[in-house]
Parts: sequence; C-alpha cells; structure tokens
Amino acid sequence: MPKVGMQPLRRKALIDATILAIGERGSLDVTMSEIAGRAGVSSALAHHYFGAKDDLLEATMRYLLTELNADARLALRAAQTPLQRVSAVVAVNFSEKQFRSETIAAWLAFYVEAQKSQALRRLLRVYARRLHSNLMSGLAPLLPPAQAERAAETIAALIDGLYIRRALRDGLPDAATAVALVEAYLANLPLGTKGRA
Amino acid sequence: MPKVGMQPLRRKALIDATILAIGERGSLDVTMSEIAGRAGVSSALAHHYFGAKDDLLEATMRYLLTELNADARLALRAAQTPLQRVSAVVAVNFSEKQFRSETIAAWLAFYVEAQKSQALRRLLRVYARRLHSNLMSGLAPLLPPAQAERAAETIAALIDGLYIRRALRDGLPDAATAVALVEAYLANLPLGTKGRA
DNA sequence: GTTTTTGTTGATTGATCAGTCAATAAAAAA
DNA sequence: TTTTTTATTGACTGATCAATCAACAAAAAC
Repeated sequence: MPKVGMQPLRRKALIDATILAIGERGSLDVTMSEIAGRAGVSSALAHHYFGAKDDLLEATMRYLLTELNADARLALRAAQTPLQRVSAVVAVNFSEKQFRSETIAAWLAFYVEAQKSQALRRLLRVYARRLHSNLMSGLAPLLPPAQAERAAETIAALIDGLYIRRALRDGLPDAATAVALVEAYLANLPLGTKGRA
Repeated sequence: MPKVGMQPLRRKALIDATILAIGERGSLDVTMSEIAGRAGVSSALAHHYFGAKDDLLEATMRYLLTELNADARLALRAAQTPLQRVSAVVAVNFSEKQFRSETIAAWLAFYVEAQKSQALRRLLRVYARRLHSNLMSGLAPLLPPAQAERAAETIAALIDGLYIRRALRDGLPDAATAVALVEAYLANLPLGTKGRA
C-alpha cells in the first residue's frame, strides 16, 4: 500500500480527524488511537507524523486559526466602509464554516487547554490580537479612541460568549441570532462621533 | 485523631481543595490524590465521602452555583429600581468573590466538561436560566419584550465572554473594566421605551 | 467492657494510554 | 539489482490513576 507523498495527506486527515473527535467528545480527552482510527491509520502513524500528542493538538489549533484568518482577510477585502469592516469580522466568526459545533467545541477545549499549555496560549494570543486589530480597523474611524477600544473589547467578549453558549446547549443561539445580537449592539453605539467626544 | 462529625468539614475542605486544584491546573485533569492531598487527607477518604470523582466534581460545581446564587439574591434584595437590578446582577458576577482566577478557571473547566456530562449540563442550565430570569426582572420593565430578551442574551454572553478572557491572560480584564464594559453597553440601550416600540 | 459506628489510610488492582520499536513492504535512487 | 528512503503497523512498555478493600483507631452506644 505504501505510496510516496503521503505526508501532507495524512497530516491533513489527522488534523481533520482531531477536530471531529474533539468536537464529538467535547474535550481534548481524545486518545491518539481514536484520532488515528478516524483518519484510517494506526496510532503509531499519528506519532510518526506529529511526534507527541501535544504537537498534533497544536497543529490542529494552528490550522483552525489559519482558516479563520484566511476567511477574515477575504471578508475584509470586500468591505467598503469602516462599519462594513466590523460587520465583516463579525460575520466571519459566525459563518457557516466557523460556527459549526465541532469547530466551536474544539475552540472551547483549546481555550481551556491554553491555561496549561504555553504553546496554545501563544497561539490564542495571536488570534486575540488579530481579532482586535481587525475590529479596530473598522471602529477607529468611527469612534473616539477610548470608546473604539472599549467597543472592540466588547465585541470580542461577545463573540467568545456566544461561542460558549452555542457549545453548551446544542445549536442555540444559531448563527443568525448571534450576528443579530452583535449587530444590535453596533446599532446602539454612537457611531460617527470620532471628532466630537 | 478520628473525631466524630467530620463529614461536613471534610466535604467542605475537599470541595475547596477541588476548586483550588482546578484553578491552578486550569482544567479538570486533577487527580483525586492531589485534591485529597490539598485537603490534608488521603485519596481513599475523598472516595469515601464522595464516591466517584465525577460526584466530587458535580458537588463542587453545585457549590459554586449555590454561592453565586446566594450572592445574587442578596444583591437583588438591595436593588431599588429595574436598572439597579440589572447592575446588581452584573456586579455580582464580577465581584471580588466570583471573579477570582481559581473560580473562573473552575467555571470554564466545568463548561467544557458539561459537553460530556449530562449532570453538569443540567446544572449549567439551571445557572443559565437563573441568570436570564434575574436579568429579565430588571430589563422587562424598561424595554419592549423582544429587546429585553435580546439584551438579556447579550449581557449573559458578555459575562461568559469576559470570564473566558479573564481566564486566559492572567488578570485581564480586571473586574472594574469588565463591569465598565457591561455598564457602557447598558448606557447605550434605549431604556424606558417599553411602551413606545 | 464489649460492640457498633464513624473516620481514616496504605496497599493493591485493573484499566487506560502515550509513546517506542522492530519489522515489513513498496517505491525511488544508486 | 542492491540500497536507501518513505510509509506503515502490531506488539510492547511504562506511567498514571480511579477505585477498592482490608485493617486500624477513636468515639459512642450498649
């Protein structure tokens, strides 16, 4: 069976399997055997390609982050106004692709693990910084600095909170509701007061 | 050493130790031995008083929930106006006692575990419902039903989100900042429009 | 003063898993 | 064709831990 050039395929399959497994179990307490089994290979092979379990988990998280970032870049490119930039960032976080229960469960599990793992904590910090700067790119032109800062923090917290809530009760709130909540928050902000405050 | 009437003391000590241990590890991957050790007893005794590990974890979570609820009741009793009720609920969630890193880490860990455990999920649902109804008791007199509903959801999500963010980077945002964020959200709501919308 | 109840532990068991390794086999390079 | 590289696994090891249990001790009940 062994053909050459399997490495990238196997790695991808293992990462996908990891997300799936974590999503179903709802935690990082997934065995290498289960992940490997899902990917159709032996656990030894998973170790062969990733080394330790932690490395596989880190690679998985890095993958999620990369995907999210790619989506965000795309969405931001299409935005024409500052407000549209903010909406775009929000929309991406609740898009079909990102707001799926497996993905969310994985995020949540990684958040928890980050309290233990230096490496994961670093990755999450990168994510947090990117989210913040993406939000600020839309908010800064619309609000005085301090208020823009606060709005960015609020939206970020709102996103995290809605993710958690979604992870818990299965399916609620759905993506549309989540977006509506954040948009309602935006609608109440005193936008366009940058100079005046 | 064995005196009589140890049961309640041991149980309390074990629950405290559990919170401490989870808070430090940042996850529920804490051994019975470590918990027991912290409480100054053997792991066998922990099993003696709580049965399985899951039971101890459940009892711990129930304890956190009870404490939070007691605090909320007290705070609500002091509130005079609807808006004060909302602020009181928010304040309790970010109070010195609740917004401590161990407590928060424990909450977060329980959130994750709830995806696996039926029992924990049930407990969290109780918490969610109580929070919601507490918030609504203040919001309902101030906003049209749909908007009050949405505001309650938003505040609840904000609280969860701020908890998560606090758990991750150690200490940020602090309690005062967290409260300020939520209060700023409240300040922008079109309160007092109950009849008009 | 014997018996029962309550408190407590050390030692042990059994299961689970991450990680290793030697062995196998196909493909590619020599 | 031989050798090396890449892909792959089954079997094993070692560590960790939840859970059990027999045994001991102090207090309370009898």
